[in-house]
Amino acid sequence: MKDQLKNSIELSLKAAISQQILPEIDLPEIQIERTKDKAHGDFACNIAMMLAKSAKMNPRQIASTIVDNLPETDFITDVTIAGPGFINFTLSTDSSIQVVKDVLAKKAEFGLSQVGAGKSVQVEFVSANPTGPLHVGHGRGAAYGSVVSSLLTATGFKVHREYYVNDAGRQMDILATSVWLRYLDACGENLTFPSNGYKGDYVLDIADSLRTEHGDKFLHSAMQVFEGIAADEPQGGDKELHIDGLINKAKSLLGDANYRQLFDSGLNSILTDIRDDLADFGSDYDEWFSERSLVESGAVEKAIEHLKSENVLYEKDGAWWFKSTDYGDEKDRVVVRDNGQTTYFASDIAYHLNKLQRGFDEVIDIWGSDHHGYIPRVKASLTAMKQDENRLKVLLVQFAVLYRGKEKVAMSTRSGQFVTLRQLRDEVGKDAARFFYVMRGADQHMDFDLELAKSQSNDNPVYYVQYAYARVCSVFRQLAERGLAWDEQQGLQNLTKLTEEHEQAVLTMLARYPEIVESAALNHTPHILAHYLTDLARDFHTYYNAHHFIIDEQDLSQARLSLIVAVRQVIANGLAILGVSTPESM
RNA sequence: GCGCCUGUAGCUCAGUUGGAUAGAGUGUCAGUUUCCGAAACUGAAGGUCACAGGUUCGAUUCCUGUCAGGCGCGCCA
Repeated sequence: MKDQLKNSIELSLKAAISQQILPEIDLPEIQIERTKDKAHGDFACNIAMMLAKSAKMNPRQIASTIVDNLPETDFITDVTIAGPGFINFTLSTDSSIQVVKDVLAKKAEFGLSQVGAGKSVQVEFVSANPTGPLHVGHGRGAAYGSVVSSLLTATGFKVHREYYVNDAGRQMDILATSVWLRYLDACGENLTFPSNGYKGDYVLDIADSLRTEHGDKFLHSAMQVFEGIAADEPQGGDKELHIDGLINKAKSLLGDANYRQLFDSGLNSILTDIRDDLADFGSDYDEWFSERSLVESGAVEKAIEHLKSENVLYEKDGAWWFKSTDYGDEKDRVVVRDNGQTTYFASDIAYHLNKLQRGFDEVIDIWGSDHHGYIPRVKASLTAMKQDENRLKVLLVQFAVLYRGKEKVAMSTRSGQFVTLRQLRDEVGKDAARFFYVMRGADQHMDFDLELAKSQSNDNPVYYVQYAYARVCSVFRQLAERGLAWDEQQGLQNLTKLTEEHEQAVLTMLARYPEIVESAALNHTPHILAHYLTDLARDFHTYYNAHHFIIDEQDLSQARLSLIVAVRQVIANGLAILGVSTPESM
């Protein structure tokens, strides 16, 4: 519809110019927008005001010229000039009822578009370290990432959803060592757990099952384990040195094979938990990409060689540095430490190179906003390796600050004090949690009050939308009880009878859906879809309260039933993208 | 100190990429069921769009500065 209007205006302008009513000027992109106020018609165009300067004419005069030269169409009933020079269009009822026919014909396909057809995009999201269960902070990224992916799919992109598993590196060694120490404790060894270890209950569970499965296989005396280990922080020492000492001791006492087995038992246990958790939350993946596989395949080493060959690495203080300052970063970054170990950054360079080499047209990373300082160095590394950094887009998700009533909930994975995503789902449900997360713009700081989410979950907007869906279902149950049926053909033939103000409002709202999906997808803004659905539900509820659908006058009744079927369909389509269910009764 | 994000109704947030009289939810107050589900609807009240300049036909939106909050500035991940 917008395109048709745009086309008409363009024709009009060209006609006016060729008749020399308007001077020869460059035409800017013509903008058509939906009006906020019904009094201004359905669509408005501001082109006259945009041209005022270059044409050196009064905008209202330009507008009237445009209106005079507008080609004849059958979808517009009224064109007016208003305010400083807006051109307002009012659609004919014939064109406004068309949307019902479209929705009923296309069903679940209604609202899909092809703007992304032929383009592939990879979306990486959550990618939390497998050192513990997901907490509510990860939930926002999980909801956001999966909805962005669904939106892109809905607009024709070929989407690849991926989770990057940080199964290499020091944090994982700390986890393995934590599991080992809990295991030793369970075996009866008397020891003090390191202050820097992972203290969550899930570590105890892993240790227990390890003991049930393997008995004393990994047992060493506490005295042997702690011999020669630097003091921990509470004892006046350094907690990092302490834990590193314990990691090395674990590796040397257990040997490669046993250490790897212990390491993997912790990794697999937690990773399985994360996979199940995300699946239950409705965030699905096409691939779980292992960092360790990059290290073991030599990809990390190769990426470093690549950078060396580009002459952007140098050696200083025994470490290898990447000259990221040459590409706008604040400081140079270490890729190989003086102890020979590669850094997390080195893996990430290899990973992002790998992503681009897999041939995606676009690669999207969804990160917590605390990682924003990391963007310049990753992009720098890609540029240094002669890749197009613009193929990588990083979307940041702000933190959700958790409250219990008025009190802020302090969270730390290490200390084991956090509210898990699973607990959140148990408390408020998957649907409410997803909708709540996605209702706000990702770059918006968000307050998540658990008390409110729990105690007043009926006030959650998700129920408002779902209720609209259930209400339509209920109308049809009522229809059947009265021995009546919906006649789609009769309904479609009588759509012109939908002349009530509330009906026009619903029709207009339905027609907006495809624009909303496209805009939400291209701008990566799921929240506008969530807001749209509550708006649509509101228009429906208002309509429901004002008029009856099951009435004696058959033609009108069937037309109304057709309209609310269309509403139900669009709500279903929208909620499907959000990953929220559509209960037929609630 | 430097960088990124944010500042809109009592509270939580929208605001169609610069448009017309700044909007919802929630909370407060006042109403609506012999009628398809009241998890709904109607109405009232509530605003110096943090503050000060600038850009232009027009600014909540773009630019600069100030103030306030969040995050980041490791040979951690």
